[in-house]
Parts: sequence; C-alpha cells; structure tokens
Amino acid sequence: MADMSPEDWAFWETWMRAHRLLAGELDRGLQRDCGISKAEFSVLRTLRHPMRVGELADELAWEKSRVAHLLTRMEKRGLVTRTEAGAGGRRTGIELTAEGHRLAARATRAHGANVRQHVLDRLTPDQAAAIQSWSEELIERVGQV
Amino acid sequence: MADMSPEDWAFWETWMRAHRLLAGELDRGLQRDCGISKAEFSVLRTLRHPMRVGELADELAWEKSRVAHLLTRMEKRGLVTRTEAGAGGRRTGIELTAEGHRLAARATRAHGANVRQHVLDRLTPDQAAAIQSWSEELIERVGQV
DNA sequence: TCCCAGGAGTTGATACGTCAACTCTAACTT
DNA sequence: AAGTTAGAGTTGACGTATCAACTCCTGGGA
Repeated sequence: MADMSPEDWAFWETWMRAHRLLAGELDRGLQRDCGISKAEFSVLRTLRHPMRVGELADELAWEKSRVAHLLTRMEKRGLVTRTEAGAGGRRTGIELTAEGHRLAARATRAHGANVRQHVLDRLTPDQAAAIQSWSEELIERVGQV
Repeated sequence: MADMSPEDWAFWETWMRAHRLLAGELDRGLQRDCGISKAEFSVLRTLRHPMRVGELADELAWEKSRVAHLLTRMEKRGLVTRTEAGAGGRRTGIELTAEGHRLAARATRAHGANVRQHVLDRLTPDQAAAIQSWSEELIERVGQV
C-alpha cells in the first residue's frame, strides 16, 4: 500500500478542516437560535412519533448508551418523556412533550435556514452531485450494521 | 429565506451521516493501530518542531484551552514535554519526546493507509475536484479568524 | 415451578471539548 | 518605581461521548 503524498495529505486536511469549520458554524447557530446542541436537534427531528429507545438509537445510528444519557438530560429539561410502550410490549417508550414539538419545529426552520445559507445555496450542481454520490457509496460500504 | 425541501434535508442528512461514518471508522483505526485519538494524531503531526503553545493552537485552529488540556494528558503519557522557549522570550514551549516522534511516524503511516483505503482510492477525479473546490471556498469564507 | 439465557435499557467511570475565570509576565504610563 | 493593561497559558466546572458493567424483564427448557 503506497504512502500518501504531501498533496494527498494537503487535500485530506483541507477537506477535514472545511468540514470542521462548517460543523462549528452550524452548531453555534443552533445553540444561539434555539439553545440546543446538534445532537439534541437530531433527537428532536427523529422523534416525530413516540417510539422505543432502541428504534431511536437505530435510526440515529448511535450507541444506545449515548441515547440514554442524552434522553435523561432532555427529560430533565422537559423536552421528552419516558412512557410505557403499550401494545403488548412492556418496555419503556419515549416521546416528545408539547414543548419538545414546539422546539423541534422552530429548530428545524432555524437550522434549515442556516444550512441553506452556508451550504446548499453555495454548492454548484457539480459539487452537489459529487458529494451525493460519494456519500451514498460510503454509506453503502461502511454503514451496514 | 425559503425553507428546505424534503430532498434538501435528505441530501444534507445523507452527507452528514456519511461523514460521521467515515470519521468513526478512521478514529477506530487510529485507536486500534496506535492507541491515540484523532486529536492526538493532529498534535503529533503538527508538532514536528518545538513551538509555542499558541502557534500550535493557531495551526490547528483550536481553542488554546483545548490544546492546553490535551497537552497535559499527552505529557502524562510521555509524548510531549513542556520546555522554556529560549531566544529572549520567557514563555513556555512545547515539543515531542523521542517516543512522540516515533509514534508520530508510525501513526502517519498507519492512518495514511486507512485514509487512502477508505477515501482517496475510492474517489473519482471529478469527486475529488468538486470536494476540493468546495473545501477551499468554505475555508476562505468561514475560516478567517 | 425453577433456572437460565438473552435482549433492552440504564448507570458509572473516564476521556474530551468549551467556557469563563485565573495567573504570570512584559510593556506602557505617569 | 508603582499602577495599569494586554497577551499567553493554565485551570476548574460543566456538558457530552464511549465503554463496560449492571438491572430487569421475558421466554424457553428441565
């Protein structure tokens, strides 16, 4: 396996730096506009219907302990509640509170505006196509759980 | 400002997921092969010459407290040492130990192989060009500090 | 019925990143 | 020379992610 050339490293490090800057910018926006982290936003966005904790973890592709910890914190802040999942099963379910729903809607608008402004509106069609095909190929290859 | 369409969200979430999967894969590789985190790798890679902590923070574009904390942990593990910066200045400098240099070389090879395998070798020239131009534009726009 | 194997979820320890407060020194002011 | 200010670096508190250990069902055997 050939080593990476200095150009390879430069390309790679530039890419990673761009991604870090972008993520930081969007995180700050979410925190500023809605007072939540990106992780909390993902939960709010995914948890449109009541579900089991495991489903949520699967959809997010996160470890379940990460989900459990985050849910605990969000429960303290009144964004989600743990419920008994009906329908025969006896395990714990999770759902958004009214406040959680409100915040989810607000955050989706605010974050969407930021994403559009910082990313989508600046992407040429070529860039978007390249990124999409790359993403799909990678998820296909690495993402099988 | 127009809202994001469902396609926009799908594109965006796919992209972010791909990036998360890739980052996780590379992190695990670095941890498995060399016992260090990606952040530690960045320090090892940047700290080729003795320098001041501030320079290191600037090059990495990290907060200085993050650098200070990480250096403290790496110092405990014998990878770096704090030194007095000579040359008139009286501030503290930082440099790699012999062990740090060894590990830096080893990790560069190992991580480079992973990056090549998971990323560079799978990128079409079009994709690489699109990603590079996007990265540069974004750094230009957001990265001015 | 009792035991046990396994899945779902939680918890605690530890590592890491961020923010704000702090220390130390050098340079500037009077 | 004393007081002030600004920059560099460190520290502590807090929120968060990961890993491993744990609890609590539930569904089989025997």
